[in-house]
Parts: sequence; C-alpha cells; structure tokens
Amino acid sequence: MSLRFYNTLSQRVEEFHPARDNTVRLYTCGPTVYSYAHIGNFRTFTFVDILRRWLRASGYGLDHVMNITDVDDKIIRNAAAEKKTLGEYTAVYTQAFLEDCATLRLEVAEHLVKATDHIGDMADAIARLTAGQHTYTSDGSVYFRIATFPGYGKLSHNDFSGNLAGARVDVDEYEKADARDFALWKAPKEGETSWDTKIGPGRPGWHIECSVMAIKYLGETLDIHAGGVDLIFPHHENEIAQSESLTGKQFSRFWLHAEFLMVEGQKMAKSLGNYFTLRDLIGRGYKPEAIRYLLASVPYRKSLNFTFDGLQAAQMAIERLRNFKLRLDTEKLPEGGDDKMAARTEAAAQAFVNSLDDDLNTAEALAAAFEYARDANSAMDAGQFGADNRAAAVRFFEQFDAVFDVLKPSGADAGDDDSKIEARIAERNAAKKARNFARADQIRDELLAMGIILEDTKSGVRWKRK
RNA sequence: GGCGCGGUAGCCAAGUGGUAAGGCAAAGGUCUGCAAAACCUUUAUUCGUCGGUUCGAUUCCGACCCGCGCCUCCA
Repeated sequence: MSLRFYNTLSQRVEEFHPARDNTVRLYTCGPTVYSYAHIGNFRTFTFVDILRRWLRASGYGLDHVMNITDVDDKIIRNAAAEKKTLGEYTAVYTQAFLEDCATLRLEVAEHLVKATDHIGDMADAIARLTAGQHTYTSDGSVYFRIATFPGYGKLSHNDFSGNLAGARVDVDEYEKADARDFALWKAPKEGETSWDTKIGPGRPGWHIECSVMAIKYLGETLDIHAGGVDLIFPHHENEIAQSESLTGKQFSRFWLHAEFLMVEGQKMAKSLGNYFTLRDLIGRGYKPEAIRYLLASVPYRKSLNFTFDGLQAAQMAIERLRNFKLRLDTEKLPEGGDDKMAARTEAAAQAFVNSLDDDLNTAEALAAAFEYARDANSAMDAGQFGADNRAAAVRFFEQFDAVFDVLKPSGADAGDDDSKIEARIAERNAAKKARNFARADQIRDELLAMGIILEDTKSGVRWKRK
C-alpha cells in the first residue's frame, strides 16, 4: 500500500504523491504570537511534525512554509497595553514558540515566515485582486467580494448560494456588502500600527498572509495545506477564494486538518482552569517526551482527550520502549540468527509502515512497536534472538524513533561521567561476588540517589539514567 | 438550524461484514540473593440507544440520545 491522506476537500482518503518532482510543497498555519502557545496548539503542531517526518521517511523532499502571524487585533491591543512596539512584543512570544517547539522536538519548517515581513507582497496581491474585480473598498478597508468566487464553500462543504444571491444590505449601515465578505486590508485606526503601501495605509487582514506567503515560496499550487479543524472555515475557505482568484489555479491539492484537543473530557478554557501551556506542564514536572508521545499517540483526525493520567501512562509507555531499546543495544546474544525472528522483525517494520501510510495511524504504528518489543523480549529470554537478528531490530527502532522521537532522554542528566559510574558498578560486582549483598545494595541505592538505575541481567549489569 | 468529527474494558485507544489491536492501571505467577527489567495468566460474550438489511453487524442503513468543533480573525 502507498501513502494515503484524508483530504478535507474531497472528504475522502486519497493516495498521495507530490505534483512536481519528488518534493512536497507543504504549508501549515503557524501560531499567532500574542502569548504562549497552549497544548491544543501543540497537538496540531505535533501532527505537522509527524507529517513532516513521515513524508521524509517515505522518500520525499520537503519544502515547508510555516507562518508566524505577528500582526492582528490581539497583538496590537496587548502591545499597546504594554507600551511596546509590535516587534518588541511579538519577538518575545516568537522566541518562546521556537523554544517550545525545540522542547517538543518539533522540526522547524524550511521557511519560517512572518506576516510583517511580507506587507508589500500582500499589498501587491490585493492590488491584483482589485484589478480582477474581486474587491471593493468601504471606509478605507478593502474587502474580498465573495460573490466573485463561485467555488466558495467547497472546502467547508457549506452551501452559500442561498445566502449570497440578493443578500445586499444597506452599505451605510453595514460596512460589508455581504456578510461572508472578509477584510483583505484594514483601514488604519487612530494609534494603531499601520503600513504605507501602494494600496494606501493600513494593515493586512488575517487571511491574506497565508495565500501570499504560500504562493511566494511554494508556487501557485501546494501539495498539502494543513492546520487545525477550526481553520477550515473561514480561514482556509478564504485562502482558497483569494488564492484561486489570484492565480486561476487550484490552491492546494490536499487539505489536512487536525482535530481538537480536550482536557479531562472538557474543552480547554481559561475559565475552566484547564488551560495549559507547554511551560505549565513542564513546570509540573512532566517530561517533554511524554507530552510529545501523548500528543502524537492519538491519530490526528480524532479528538484527543488530554489527561494527567494519560500523561503518566505516556511516561510509562516510553519507559517500556526505552527499556527494550537498551536491552536490544546491550544484550549478549547467541551467535547466528533465527530465521523466524528475522521474518517477524520484517513483518513488524512493515506493519509500522503500513499504519503510518494509512493517513498517519499513529496508534496502530505504536502498537506495532509494542508488539514487537514483547515478541523480541520473549525471544531473547528463550535464546531465539541471535546476534544476527540485532541489526534489523535496531533499524526498526531507529525507523520508529525517526518519527516518534521519544527514545532519547532529554534534560541535563549527564552530570556524572560514565567511567565513574562504571567504577561503582565494578565495586558492587565485587561485593556481590563476595556475597556481601548489604554492601552491593548500598552501592545500588547510592547510585539510585544519583539517578542511576541498575539492572542485573544474565549478561551482566545494565544501567540507565532515570 | 447548517456543516463536520466522535461515543469501544477502570483510564487512553486501534479496528473489521464473520465474531474485539496496543498502552497504562490492577491482581496472581515465573525469573532474581533482593530489586529492576522481562515474560506468562486474569480484567469488554461486548463495541451510546432502538429499529432495519444480512446466514451473520461493533463494522452497512435509518431514527434517536450524548460529547466536541466550525458557522466573521480560535490549532
């Protein structure tokens, strides 16, 4: 089977191939940097990360643009409240966002682009839309006239035909000619940041930045455009209207949308006290890998119920996989290899690939890894996992971690150098040999206090950091 | 009201027209000087409810109930 994605546009699972050469042109909606991003945002960004990694694992090159929305009403309001310029204000949260991404091991897009760096490009685009009769001006603001775009509603599958025809309202009373029209360019307001451009002073509306930056860096037709489900309407619908009016070409071939995250079965809201940023969770002592695992473990098209029990479970689940990986790397294995084991390793790796190929079914992909770990552990116990079986198993887990990226511990735990630890272990081994178990246990406890966990195995002592 | 997503064991969660993956938790066991790790066994005769189609439905159809999202700037 080949790679398939559910396309919001067609409401079907479709086979995916990039349109040109071997590179995927991917655009994803990034954060609006008016405060710290919350875990709901990171659910979507984690999905994008898994998407990136799986596209690459599938043999494709990546050309990915993610925008940073650094001008909007909230930003203008908050910056003014703090008596900062827009740039000063957004720099803080842009930096915070990048740090959070690094914490969660989210890859950075090839092009990370800011709206405010593309004001001139947006003005150009709006001028072209105006030349094409797609806009009108009202009180100094420029609006997109939806009546000029017949395909409006094709992404969100809303039928606006009834709404649009003859829905003219009094222009003196309403600034927009039609309720569905949206601002491309907003007239400057007293005391608000604005830019002088070829279409006059003002600032861009929300939707235009994505169309302009996507087309500028990736061309007129994207392979994939992705974001959260809440963006389907109106944001992405409006992007389509603008872009396709501009180019006459299909804006994006595939539209992928991540479902919402809930917290303890409820929607996340500041008023409910269940609103968490990544920093909140790290501050509570949860490991970034556990958060990453939890966010990635539920397939992106299912809403994800984020719970602290779940986070705890995620931490334990990772531990299990890490224990297996450690054993795989250190176990003394019998000579030769077992053909059946080799076949099962191959089958597990294939199951992993098949799962992710199927619209990124991460839950099933994880199951393949866990089932394999159990199988291989049993085989090792039974002496049916030979030295020749190791390489393929290691390769499978590398393939696993190239996508999930949860096996390597993070944090500043490399305090004590290994040789010192090894020396203590040797000391304990001597004590054990002399059957001085009290002394051996004492050393083990001391190491444990340093965050070093010892495991006695048939093939010697294995240790790991907590 | 319109559009969309979902309701599966204590929790998280996959899945298929043919009789329920995986993880966590819990209990018992094996191994071990003791631990740890690992492995084994047990935990859904049942997949929101009610009908229908079918030899057979959790999976298809219909109705209903519940949760969530969007319907003018929220991932």
